[in-house]
Amino acid sequence: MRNLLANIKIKVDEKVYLKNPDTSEKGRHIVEQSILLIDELGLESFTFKKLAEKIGTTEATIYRYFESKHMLLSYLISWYWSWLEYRLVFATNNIRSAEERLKIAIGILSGKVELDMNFAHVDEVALQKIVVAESAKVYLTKEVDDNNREGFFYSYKRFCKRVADIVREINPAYKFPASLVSTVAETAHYQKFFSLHLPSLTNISDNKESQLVEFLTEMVFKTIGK
Amino acid sequence: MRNLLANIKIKVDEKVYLKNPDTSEKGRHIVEQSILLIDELGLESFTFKKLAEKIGTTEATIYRYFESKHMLLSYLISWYWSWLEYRLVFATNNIRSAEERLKIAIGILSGKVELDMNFAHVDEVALQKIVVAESAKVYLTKEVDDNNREGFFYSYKRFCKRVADIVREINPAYKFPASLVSTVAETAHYQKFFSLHLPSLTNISDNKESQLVEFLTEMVFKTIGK
DNA sequence: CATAAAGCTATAGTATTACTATCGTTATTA
DNA sequence: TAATAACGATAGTAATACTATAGCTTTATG
Repeated sequence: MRNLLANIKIKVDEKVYLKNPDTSEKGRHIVEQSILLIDELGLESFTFKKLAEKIGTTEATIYRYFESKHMLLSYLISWYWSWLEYRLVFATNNIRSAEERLKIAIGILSGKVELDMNFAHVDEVALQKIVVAESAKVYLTKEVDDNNREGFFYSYKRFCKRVADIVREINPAYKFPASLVSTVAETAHYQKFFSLHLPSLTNISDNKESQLVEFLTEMVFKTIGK
Repeated sequence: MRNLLANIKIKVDEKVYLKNPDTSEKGRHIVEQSILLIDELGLESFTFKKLAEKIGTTEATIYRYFESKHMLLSYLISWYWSWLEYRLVFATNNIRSAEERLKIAIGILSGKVELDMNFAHVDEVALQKIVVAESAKVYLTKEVDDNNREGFFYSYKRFCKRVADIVREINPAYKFPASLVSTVAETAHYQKFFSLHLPSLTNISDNKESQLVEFLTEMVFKTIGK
């Protein structure tokens, strides 16, 4: 698997970077270290200056790849969703049963990170923590409509559409497939967050991913009536 | 109703302000205008300086009420959840059927703002838009555990507990009442947001609140098995 | 192999933000 | 009337999120 994936690149939409970081050593280094630093400091305390120091370069260099901290975060999150999509396609390939495919999708959304499916310069576990804690900030801004037009949310929307299509396959009469899928995606994130930080808002214990899968699977299948 | 409410104050936990803005004209003015300005500019572009200019005072005065912009936002959101709780208690009073009470709770969470239940210095419609677009930022920070200990999320947790208790009443065997309720609360917000800004992620049309209620009601009742 | 172009480093500078501090004036209350 | 709380005016600071520019390397191309 590792060998196979070594030749695969996760494609991220052009609008979320100025210069593709995947085309140079420096660029990959920026991505790699930004994931670790955002995870460590949180988005608010993370700055390009600190990142530049960490990787032994200057702010100017980073600005050549990403227009702003917001754009860098968008890049990371787009990368994440493209990666999930790739894993979804891979994991559901040749599986006939739509129910089974939906279960796989829920598992992936709930955050089972398989260690054999990783990329050299990306710490997927840290990246997932960033997605859980920071991704809402990418769209909860006054610039959301501009960013949407520019394609910042393409990967996320594509992933959701794929899963919604499975829901439609199972029950074509169900009226809210897109809403249900985006609900599962968002819920997976903040239920994880709540289990760590606001436990009274959830029944999922810290690190009990199976409970999250059970909660979501039950909710989805009962809702679509299967 | 208006007369009755004129004598009722929404109580907000002490830790989310330095000086209770509800005890002075200036304080109420700060709250009133901050709601309008955050709604207009978004949290990122909102500053105490701009707010001070708008209400004809100085930053120093605002800092006497709220330690920071983050604390002011926490105050507004706490106020919102206390207000929702008040409305929930009022609307479900004397209703025997737990199913009926749960439906009312979903309606309130979905954002039916009743105009006869308002408070002079609070524009509840603008406040709800703030809650939809900004409330996740209150807890998605590295300081969440400290803030939680200080009681920043009391109102939200209390509201959710109340609704979760209704779920337990309907089906004591259901394993995830707290998760389901926080899911409904969060879902109500971003499905609204998606319908306005990322419509491909939802099946709810802009301004069709009834669709949101239908989506959530169906999901909840099928999930808890009623 | 020369040369241009691309990419990177280093440095400097700016407007704004999110505060903190101080002090004199005004309003309230005892 | 005296005390005290609240407010306004002004000043200042460290950090942030950039922008600009100039010179130096590395890489690609002819």
